[in-house]
Amino acid sequence: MPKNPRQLAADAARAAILAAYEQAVVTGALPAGAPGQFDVSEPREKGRGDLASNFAMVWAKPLGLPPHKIAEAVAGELDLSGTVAAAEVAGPGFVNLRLSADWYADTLLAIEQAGDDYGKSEGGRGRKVQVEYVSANPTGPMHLGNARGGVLGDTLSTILEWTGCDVTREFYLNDAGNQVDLLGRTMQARYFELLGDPDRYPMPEDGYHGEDVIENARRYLELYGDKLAEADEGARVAELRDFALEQNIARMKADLARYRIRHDVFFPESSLYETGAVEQTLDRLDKNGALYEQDGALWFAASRYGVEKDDVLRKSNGFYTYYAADIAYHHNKFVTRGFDEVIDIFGADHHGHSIRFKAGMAALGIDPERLRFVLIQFVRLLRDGEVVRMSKRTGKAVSLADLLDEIPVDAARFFFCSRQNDTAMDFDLDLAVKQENDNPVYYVQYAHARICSILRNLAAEGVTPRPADSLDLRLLVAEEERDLIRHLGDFPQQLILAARDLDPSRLTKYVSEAASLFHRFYTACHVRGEQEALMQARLKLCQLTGQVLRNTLGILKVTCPERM
RNA sequence: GCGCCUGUAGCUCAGUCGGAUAGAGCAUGUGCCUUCUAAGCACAGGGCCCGGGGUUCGAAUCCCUGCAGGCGCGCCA
Repeated sequence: MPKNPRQLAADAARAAILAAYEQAVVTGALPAGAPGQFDVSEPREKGRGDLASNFAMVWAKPLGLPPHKIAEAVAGELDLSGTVAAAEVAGPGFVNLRLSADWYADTLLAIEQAGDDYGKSEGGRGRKVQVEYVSANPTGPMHLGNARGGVLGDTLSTILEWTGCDVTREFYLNDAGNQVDLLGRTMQARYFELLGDPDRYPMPEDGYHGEDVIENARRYLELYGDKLAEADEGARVAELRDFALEQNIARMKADLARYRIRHDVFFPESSLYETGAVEQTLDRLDKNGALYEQDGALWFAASRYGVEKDDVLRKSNGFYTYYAADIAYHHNKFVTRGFDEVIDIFGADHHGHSIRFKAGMAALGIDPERLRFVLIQFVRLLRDGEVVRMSKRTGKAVSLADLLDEIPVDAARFFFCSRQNDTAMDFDLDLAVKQENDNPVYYVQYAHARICSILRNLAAEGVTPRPADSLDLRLLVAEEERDLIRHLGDFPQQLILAARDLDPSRLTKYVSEAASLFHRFYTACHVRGEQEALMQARLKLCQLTGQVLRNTLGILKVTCPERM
């Protein structure tokens, strides 16, 4: 199992503190009875040691002694021959600890040993997780919210894999229902428009006004001509609809690929009807007494499961609502396919769904806690200081493909992962081009390119990195070196936290900080020209920093240039 | 009206589930290339953490309450 240096340090510090306390009890310096609960964390500010603990303040009350006295007594008994090398009492009663040279050396050894796998952990082993993201309606081009959700879901899936989970990445394809029928009728209107007969089937009331529908109709005419002009309307609409869907889905897949967003499964909504899954799920709900009929419609008594209002599952015209299909879909996820946990990534405008879906699961006897949601706020697009509305209906939407024509994929992915999910984003297109040069992603990539450059230059002089265990890594004592190593040692823990919080933005923050610490090290410490032993140790630090940058950017699917 | 989210430097945002003198990037100002990439580094200025109560050794963080903004509340999806 790969090592987690940060965790090792914290555990060692905790054990040392507890042992020192036991000793202080034996000598009579402190009374027995201190609780085992206290923090060991990295001090917020530099210069206060490598780790800090608040145990003295936590114990002050139960032991009936001032924090300072407890801290002094414990610090005096600390074993400083292991992972902890120094301790001092500070502030209101914090004890600041310094890690030993061995810990720093061991951390680098652990990174080298794990290599491309450094950062992986096993806490999620055996957990079957499904992540659903994008799931855009195939009725038109995707918008920027889809791009954000897609990048987020894709990255989150990778993060979960790194913590050991068995992850399935899924796209729910809404290829049934009203929206899709409307697409077919819009296609029909455009079809006749292009044939020079616009009045025969005028644009439906809520039809799709986007250029893309006209494009699809034109494409159909080019391929198959006017053969549908005299066909039965039902058949015509169906054929045009299916053609448009096929075109749109192909384009969505191509756009997603450009963003390096990957899915394992495209799950068609229509299959839920074809296999009878919707009816079966409704039967199950009925058996559980969660349904009732009123005004000719079939209702789900959601209010019994914590939702304010009940919802219709089957309309009085006999058709199912989207909600019925969605409950069936989630039943399929949990029961038919046996996922332990399901994560849905939705736009914040769908947050009503999260409560309703959970109610549906509860009514089916599935623990709602197994269903988690990541709600992402809209990406607001600004051009010339004005908000550009993103609506498929208006036809003025800026699609995610358009964005890539202006912003490189690396920058877009990094940007979408750089904010917490539940904060709204403004994407200023005028600034975006300008931002290209001071975008944080270039800062990180530059650090990587610098490292490659050092390795290249020294290799040209015949100096190549040697295995870490053959080097004296204890020579790395400069503050810049140790800050960097400590941060490298924190990587596995950051991944665990990112997985826990479903928050990829931890990684963009982490890697930016790593780059910053490297740049500082680079400025303060030379590699080339130093004495052999120190040069080799620093070269190793450079190489392993590059390793961690590659691992992190690899998860984010951002490229690591060797030259810039 | 009800529900969810947000309010921290001029701007964009962090703040490790309650800790020490509230941080970073951009922007502004000043320094640093005669040895590894200046797409970099260092220093400086800049704050009523939206307002008001409460909880405790200790609050940007937790609770209550106002205010402001975003989103949602269809037999649409």
